[in-house]
Parts: sequence; C-alpha cells; structure tokens
Amino acid sequence: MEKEKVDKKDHILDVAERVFSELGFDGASTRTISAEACVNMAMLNYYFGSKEGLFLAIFKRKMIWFQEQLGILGNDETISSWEKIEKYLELYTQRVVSNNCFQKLLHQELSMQRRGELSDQITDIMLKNVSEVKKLLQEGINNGEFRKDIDSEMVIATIYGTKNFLVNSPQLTSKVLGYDIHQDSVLEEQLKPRVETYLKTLLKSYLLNEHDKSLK
Amino acid sequence: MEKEKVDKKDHILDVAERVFSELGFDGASTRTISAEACVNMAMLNYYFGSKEGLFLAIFKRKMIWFQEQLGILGNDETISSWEKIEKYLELYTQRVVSNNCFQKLLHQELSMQRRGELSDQITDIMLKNVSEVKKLLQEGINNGEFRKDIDSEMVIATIYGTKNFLVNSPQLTSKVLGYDIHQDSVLEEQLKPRVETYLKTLLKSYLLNEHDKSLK
DNA sequence: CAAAGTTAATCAATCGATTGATTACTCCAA
DNA sequence: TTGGAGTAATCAATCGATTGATTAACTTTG
Repeated sequence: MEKEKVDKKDHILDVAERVFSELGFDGASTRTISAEACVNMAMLNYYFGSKEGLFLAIFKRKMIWFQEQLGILGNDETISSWEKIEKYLELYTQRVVSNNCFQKLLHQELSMQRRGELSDQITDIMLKNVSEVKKLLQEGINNGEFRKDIDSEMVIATIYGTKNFLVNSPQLTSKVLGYDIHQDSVLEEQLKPRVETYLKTLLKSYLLNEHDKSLK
Repeated sequence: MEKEKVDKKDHILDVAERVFSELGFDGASTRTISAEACVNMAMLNYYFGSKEGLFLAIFKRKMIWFQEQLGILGNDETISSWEKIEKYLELYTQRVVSNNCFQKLLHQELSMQRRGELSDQITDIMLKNVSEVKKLLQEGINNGEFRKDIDSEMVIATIYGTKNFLVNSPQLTSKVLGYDIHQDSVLEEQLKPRVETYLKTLLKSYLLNEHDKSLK
C-alpha cells in the first residue's frame, strides 16, 4: 500500500513534469495533468495540497538528482584543459538530450521573477555548475593553454545559451535546421552530435592560443 | 480622427507590452490590460480581434524596425561581410538592451507549443530574421571571407542563445557577473558593451579565415 | 470497524469574448 | 453654414467556458 502510494505519486510527478514543461505553469491545468496521469483531479490536491505544491514537489525531487550530477565532474589530472572542456561539452550535450523536458521547465521558471523562493534555489544550483566550468577555464588560462583575454563568464553563457535556444524553441529550431527535433531519434542522432561538434570547434577557435590550434 | 485612433491603438500597445512583460501572457488578463490603459475591455477585441491578436500586434510593431535595418544592412555593397556581421551584432545588442522585458516574454511564448497559431506566427517572423543573417553568413562564405566549414544555423543559435541566457535569467546572470543587471544603467554601460565585444571576438575567431584575422 | 484512498459532482472566481445600445465623428447635400 | 445620414468608436452588461479547489459519498485496505 505504502509502496503503491509512492509509485503513484511518482507517476503523477513524472506526468506533471512533462505537462508543465510543455505548457508552462499557467497553461498546464490541473485537469489536463490529472487526465494525462489517469488519476482523479482531486488526487492532486489530496497528495500535494495545491497546484503550486505539485510544482514544488517536482523540483524538490529533481534537486536530489542534480546534486548527484555535480559530483560526476571529477578532477582528472591526466588530461589537458582543453580536453576537459571537450569532456564537459560531451557530458553536457548528453545530459541535455536525455533531460530536455526538465531543462526547459527549469529555465522557464528561472526566467520568471515571481515565485522568488523557488527561483533562488534553482539559481544556487546553477551557480555550482557555473563555477565548475569557470574553474576549468581559469586552469587553462593559468597553464597557458588558453588565451589570457577570454571572457569566461560569457563563454558559459554561450554554452548554456546555445543549447537552450535550440532545445527550448523546438518549432523554430526544427524549421531552421530542417529536421523535426521533437523526435527523440533526431535529437539523439542529428542534433546532439552537431551541437557537440559545433561547440567544440567554436570554443577551440576562441579559447586556444594560435600555436596550440594547429597542434590539435 | 485617424491620427487619434492610431495614437490610442499605440497607447494600448504600449501598456499591453508592459503588462505582458510583467505578468506573462496568461497572467496578464484583458481586464487588467484594459484597466491599466484606461480603455474599455471591448476595445481590445474591437481593435485587435483577440488577446492573441493584441500580442501579435505588439510583436509585429517591434519587428518592423529591426527588419528594415537588416534589409539595409544586407544590401550595402560598400562594406565587407565581416563588417556587416559586426554591424548586425551592434544592432542586435542595442535592441536587446532597450527591449529586454519583451524579449524575455517572446522567448517564453516561443518555448511553449500550445496556442499553435500564435507560436507559429512568432516562429515565421523570427524565421525572416534568421534567414537574413544566414544570407550575410553565406555571402561571407561565397566571397572567401569566412571559412567554408562554418555551421551557419548554429552560429545564429549562439548569437540569440547567448543573449537570451543573459537577459532571461537576470538573477543568475547578476550573480555570475557580479553586478545587478536589473538596473538599466548597468545593463547599458556594463553588460551591453561586454556582450558586444565578446560576440565580435568569438565569432571573428570562428568565422574568419586565418589570413584575414591578422589583417583586422 | 476505522483510516486511507478514490471518485463524481459541484463550488465560486475568473477568464476571453460578444452583445446591443449609445456616443462621437465625418461628410455631403441643401 | 447647417443639418442629418452614415460610419467609427465606446460603453456597460453579460455570455459560456474554464480555472483551482472542495465537498460528500463511496471503495479499498489494514
């Protein structure tokens, strides 16, 4: 019984996460969510108190997963700074493709100034990722691998921003690129390797010193 | 008469733009907008047909000026392709800074697939801008100014995406950059020139052929 | 049996949109 | 210049639909 209850709550959270990310907070009605989850509408309030409570429950569940992901970025001393950036880009594009629903929801909520409590928590988590990348970039500058005049913070904005633009505006992206990125197979086999290759090339030309570029 | 009518429509558009930006599309009710604009509720539908029509009218009004500038830029035969890109970046960052509320709202709407008609029309208008930039890039490739293997569509995603990331998540950006971009003065004097310089440097290192870079 | 889980029905509030009536204005004939 | 027909603009009132939330009755479970 207790286990079934947890499973059911989890199932609701799964569906609600998807519907919220598709329609936004206001656009996703409790009726739509409950219908998609095949549960009675009153169950949402029974389990989570309110629509906002449901929304918060989704984030709290995901935060745990996020903290774990942060640990993955271990410090490998055997590879160059540029190779670390490359590995980070591979990890990042992979994670984005497999979690693009939540990523979209996350940045939608991040761009809303209301519900400030929640935005602050998301911001803090994002900051941890940012500082990890900044460390990698600074390391590359210090050991002479990267140019000294690079704008680290802007580079991060480019990495995250380029991905967000592509994933968060699927209709526009699909038309511009000429294939439908709503399909998971296209996302995985077309967009992901293309973004990965592009970001590597773009950042290599910006970050690396001239004499290092020809070596690679 | 005709003039007053235009003025009133323009006044409604001004107010609606602000309210939409503050509350989002769903959060901004027609009642709120009409009350703020001191007009009867029915006037919104009388003038713009529907709430969506009102939103689109705001959007189209904003787009006209920028597309004019783009057209002028594309037809200018006196400057190089790279200089055109530079000028475009200047136009773009300037517009973003002075319109960042609405820009945020725009990409929020674009990231939701509901309200198909509205999203489709926004997408179509955006596509025009995209194709203009693509023309500039292709021109640079054809005349040998740019590298032949650049990914034009991804470059566009980087331009738009980098900006969106910065202005759509003001809390996060402010913490990362170390100054509060909610202040208009900071936005204008700090962020704008920094983004402009960064994007120019980034794209120059990616787009230009090696022998051209040293010339510039 | 009692508590937890689940359901259909319903609540008040608010939404976008529309109606028909009324006012303000334009324009042309007298 | 004036008066009235015709059009555009504006208004209060209200429509049906949908929203999030709640109730009370019912079922399952321990």
